Amino acid sequence: MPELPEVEVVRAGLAPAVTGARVVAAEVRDPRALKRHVPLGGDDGLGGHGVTLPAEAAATRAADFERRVTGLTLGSPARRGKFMWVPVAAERPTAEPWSLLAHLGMSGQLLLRDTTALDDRHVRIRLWIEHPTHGELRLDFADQRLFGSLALDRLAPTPDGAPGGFGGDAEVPALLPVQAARIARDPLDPHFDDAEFVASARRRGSGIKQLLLDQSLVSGVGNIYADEALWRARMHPETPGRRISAARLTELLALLRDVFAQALAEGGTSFDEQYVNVNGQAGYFSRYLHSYGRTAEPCDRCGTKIERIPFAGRSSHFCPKCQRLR
DNA sequence: CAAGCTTCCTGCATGC
DNA sequence: TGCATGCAGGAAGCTT
Repeated sequence: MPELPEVEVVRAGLAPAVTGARVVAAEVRDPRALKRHVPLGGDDGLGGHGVTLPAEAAATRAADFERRVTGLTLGSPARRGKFMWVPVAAERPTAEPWSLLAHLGMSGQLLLRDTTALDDRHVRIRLWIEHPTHGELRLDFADQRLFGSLALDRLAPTPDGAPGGFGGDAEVPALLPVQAARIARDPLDPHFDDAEFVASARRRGSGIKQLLLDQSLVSGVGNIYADEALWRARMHPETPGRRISAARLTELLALLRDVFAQALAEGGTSFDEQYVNVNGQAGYFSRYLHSYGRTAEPCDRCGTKIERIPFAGRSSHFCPKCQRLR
């Protein structure tokens, strides 16, 4: 399940291969992988997410994407939370800036393959790219469960004038894909505002787990890293935000950064083989999980059995002794 | 504005 | 064996 560390591994893996490359051809095999793509000439009236596409609209969307992505020259990939995008070179200096946007959902993969490689499973969209030094490559978007998607999306200026997101060594302009406008900065972003997160969280009555998953407060956190950060902070997932001190929330952010950094160093978490890097390889952080997916196993701190409680149609995992609700 | 629910989707595990 | 059911997840877009 790609969360911030997994998306960052993919972004970094993509960078050397796509920066400066030109898209020479495109094939949309399944238009459902274009959920976030809005065809030019206005909205097709169908919105994106949560709408089953009638066949005609799906075909229009696929054709529009294939036509417009072909010939584009790609820039340096950037990321904010779980959203990732590659700016595309403008045809005219005055033209509006656009990007190729990717969200991996929960099973999306971006795979760099040799042009002669056999198909991976669930390839939904294929781009053939030509790089000045690496030659011709395939960039395949594979996605079993179709919660992810690619799109061409306009870039808009960031309200704070700071870079749109993280781009490794490359400088990221102060632009953000329109679809990521409501996504907060992530904790690894130097422009993330700890005080603003703390203040927002303390205004809310929802449980801290819920708040960590709210991408408008802090981005990049999913079910795995929310549970892991809360385990480290010894915080019960249902503790209301407004009952947590500013100091404890600041501490939680620091621990979240620690978990992210360690996961990144291990190449991410490949919990059920859904996540792989651009070469199809799994990450190793699942070995170091303390709470997520460890129901009934002993807590690494105190030996008490980890509990699983239902939460918003999924699960929270925590140690009932270390993480008390008071 | 906040909070809760539903929707999109497939593959695997479980139960009868 | 074969079928039905449940579950996993992110984020948008509803309603309350």
